[in-house]
Amino acid sequence: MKVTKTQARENRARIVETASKLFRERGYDGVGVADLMAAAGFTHGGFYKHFRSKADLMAEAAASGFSQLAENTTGFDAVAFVKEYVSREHRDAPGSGCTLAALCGDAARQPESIKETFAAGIESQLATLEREDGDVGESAKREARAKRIETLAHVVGAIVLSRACPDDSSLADEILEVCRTRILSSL
Amino acid sequence: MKVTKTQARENRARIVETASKLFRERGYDGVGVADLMAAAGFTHGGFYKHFRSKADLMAEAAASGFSQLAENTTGFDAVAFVKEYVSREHRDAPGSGCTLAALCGDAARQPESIKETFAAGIESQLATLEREDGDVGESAKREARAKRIETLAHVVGAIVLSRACPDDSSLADEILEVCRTRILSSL
DNA sequence: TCACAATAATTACGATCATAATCTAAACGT
DNA sequence: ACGTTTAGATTATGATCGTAATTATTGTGA
Repeated sequence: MKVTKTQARENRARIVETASKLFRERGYDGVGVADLMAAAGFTHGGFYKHFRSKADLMAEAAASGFSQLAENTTGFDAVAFVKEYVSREHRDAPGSGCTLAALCGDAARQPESIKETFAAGIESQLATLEREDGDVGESAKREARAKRIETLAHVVGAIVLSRACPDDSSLADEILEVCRTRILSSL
Repeated sequence: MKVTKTQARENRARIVETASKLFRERGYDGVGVADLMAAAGFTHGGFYKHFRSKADLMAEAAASGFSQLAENTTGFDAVAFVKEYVSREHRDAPGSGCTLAALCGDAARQPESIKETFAAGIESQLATLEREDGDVGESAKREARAKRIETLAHVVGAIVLSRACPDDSSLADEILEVCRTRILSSL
C-alpha cells in the first residue's frame, strides 16, 4: 500500500463526496468513472478497489448526499426549511444542494437498489421536517405526515421546474418566488 | 430518394415521436442516435439528413411531447387534470406521459436552447390549465396565474418523487395519493 | 425522358465509456 | 524484520457513443 489504512478510508470518503457533488451537477450519465477519480485526485485504475461498480458508488453517493442535507437542516422548522430550499441560491448550486431535487429524475431510471436509497432519503427528509407533534392522536399524526409529504413534493417541484428554465429567465424566478410565497403561507 | 417526399416527412415525424417517447423513458443520455433510429425502423446513417445534431432532436422531441400533452388535456379543468396527472397510470408510463415530469431534471443540464423549449412547455401547460377568468381585474389574473404555477410545481413534484421510489413500494403510492388528495382539496 | 437531388443504408472515425488485469511499492500482521 | 496484503498507477479491453463520408437507389423538376 502506498497509503496508510486510515488514509485509504479518507480517500474513499473523498471519492464518495466528490461523486455526490459531480453527480448532482451533471447527472449519473454525465460523469464517468475517470472523471470522478480525476476530480478526487486519482487515476481511474484504483476505482474498483473501492467500489464493486459505478452503480454501487451512485447509491453510496446518494446516501452521503442525503445525510449531508439532513445535517445541514437539523433544527430547521418548516418555515426555515422552505425559505432555504426554494431559493435562488439553492437552485443555482445543485452540486451542494438537495440530492432529491438534483437527481430524482435520474433515479427513476436506475436499478431498484438506488431507488431504495432514494426512498430512504425521502423518509430522512420527512423526518427532518418533523416537529415534535406532542402526544397527539393517530389521525393528527397521519395528517402531519401527509402535510410534510405535500410540502416536500411542492418544494422539489418548484426547484426542478425552475432549473429546467433558461438561466436568468423571468419564468425561472417567477416559479421560485410564487412557490416560495404560497408554500410558506400554506404552512 | 428511395422514398417519396411526403414519406420522408412522415419518417422524420416518426423519428421525432419515437425519440420523444424513448427520451422520456430512458433520459437524454440513456438513448443513443443508433437506438433512436433503430426504434423508428431505420439504421443510424440517415440521422444527419434529418437533424443537425442530437441536441436538435432533443429540442424537437421535447416540443413534440409538450404539444402532444397539450392536445391530450385540452378541455380539462384543473380537477380533471390533477386526477389524471397524479395517478399511478401516469407515473408508471413515463414514455407516454408528461415530458416535464420525465425530463425536467435532464433539461436542467442541457444547453440553453433546450431549456427555452422547456420554458415554452411550462407556459403551454399553464395555458392549458387556464380557465376563462372572465373580465376580472389585474390582481385576480395574477393570483390565478400564481395558483396555476403552484399547482404545476406540485403535481410535477409528486410524480418525480414517486418515480424515484422503488416500484410497488408503499412510499411511492403514499406520495401519489397524499398529494393527489391534498392538491385536489386545495383547488 | 433524363439529369439532378436527396433519403437512407453501409461503413468508418475517433472519443469515451465501464470494467478489469497487471504492476509497484509501501503499510500491515506476525 | 520479513513476507503478505493491498491502494493506487498504468495499461488494456471491448462496447458504445456522436458524427460523418460514401454509396446506392429512386422520386422529382425540366
